Amino acid sequence: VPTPLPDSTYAVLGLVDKLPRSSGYELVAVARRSLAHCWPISQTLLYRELERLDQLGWVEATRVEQVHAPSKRVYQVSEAGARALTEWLAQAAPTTGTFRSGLILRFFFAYRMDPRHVRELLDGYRRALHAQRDELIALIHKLEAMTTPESRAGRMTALHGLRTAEARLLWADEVEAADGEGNLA
Amino acid sequence: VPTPLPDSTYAVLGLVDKLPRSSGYELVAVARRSLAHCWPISQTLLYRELERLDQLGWVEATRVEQVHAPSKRVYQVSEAGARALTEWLAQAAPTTGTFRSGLILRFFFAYRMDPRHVRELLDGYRRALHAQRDELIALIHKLEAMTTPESRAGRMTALHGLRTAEARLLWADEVEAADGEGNLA
DNA sequence: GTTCCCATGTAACCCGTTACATGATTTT
DNA sequence: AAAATCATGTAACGGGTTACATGGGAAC
Repeated sequence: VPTPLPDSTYAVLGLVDKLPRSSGYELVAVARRSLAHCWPISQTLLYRELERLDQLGWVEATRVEQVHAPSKRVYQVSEAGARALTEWLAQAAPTTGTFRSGLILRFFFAYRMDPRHVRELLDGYRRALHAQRDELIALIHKLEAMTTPESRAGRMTALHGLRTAEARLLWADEVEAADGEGNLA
Repeated sequence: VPTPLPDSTYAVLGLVDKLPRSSGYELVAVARRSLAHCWPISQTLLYRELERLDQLGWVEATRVEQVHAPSKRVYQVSEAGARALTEWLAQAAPTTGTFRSGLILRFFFAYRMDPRHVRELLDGYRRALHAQRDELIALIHKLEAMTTPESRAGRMTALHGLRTAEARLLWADEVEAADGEGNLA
């Protein structure tokens, strides 16, 4: 049996499906904005997957010349690509995701840290969560304006990220409250 | 400058610090139980990092013979290791973690799926979150019994995972409610 | 006239994963 | 007799990352 393709391949395939006739550059921007919260993809990887999709015949590339910008290549899924996408979506999905946070990892060893530094970590985390939350709220509002099924699906996943960020902000408060009672330091 | 070591190295170093005179096998179990929620480490990787720590002189290994089980090697951090750990902890931590969920990724393309399958995905997710939540609750209860600073730090990170799982369970309800109103299908 | 936006890549690395191997002892 | 626990590894792979290169047009 051939080794199955990584999910990132299908992620990009799906992106092309959602935003036909987009360039790699545009897809990178969209991925950063809307997909990064459940499946981050770096610029390099996205371009690599686009090439793979092209070689698989799952997308078709078209060169587009531009006047006040460099020429670009835009993509759209082929029939074979559409089949591959729906087939992949029909399969059972892994229920377990992976989460890696260098910050929480360090928190795990907080007992070896200067209490002031613990506060700093917590503050930094809170700031990052705030920014993330604001981004997601803006995204959700933007998606609420549209009423297509595509935008609704995107809104639900964005909401997943938002609820997560909100819960973690509350967690930060919780920890700081416990800290205030002297239960941490 | 030498390339900095990956955080996983310090994660294992910290584990050895937290649980001195443990074998690799025991550390794997602990990592699965308590560290996996913020920094998953596979068995192979943990053993590899233990060897690296040994070569760095950051831990010292001791052979321990056993009667009713194979002999094992137990580890404890050296002075150099302790220095490295505190130094690492004193540095600024990255505020951004990475989250990858194949399930939520597929959800992003829900508009291309059979609505029944969407429900199945959601149910599977809910079950997985339930299991995770129960595990974390049990872990937190166990850690609450102890009152050491180490256990408190562990409890806070476990709480982080718990709050996250709870929020996502609520999200699943939210999505299903929207679905019931015909806003998704 | 420097800096930002468009647009697409190359090169190299290595972390982390999965699958498998081994073998003694203890429990079912 | 089979399965689970203890205990430590090897082998191979590739996915994802960071850093860097390039170059024209537009904006300030």
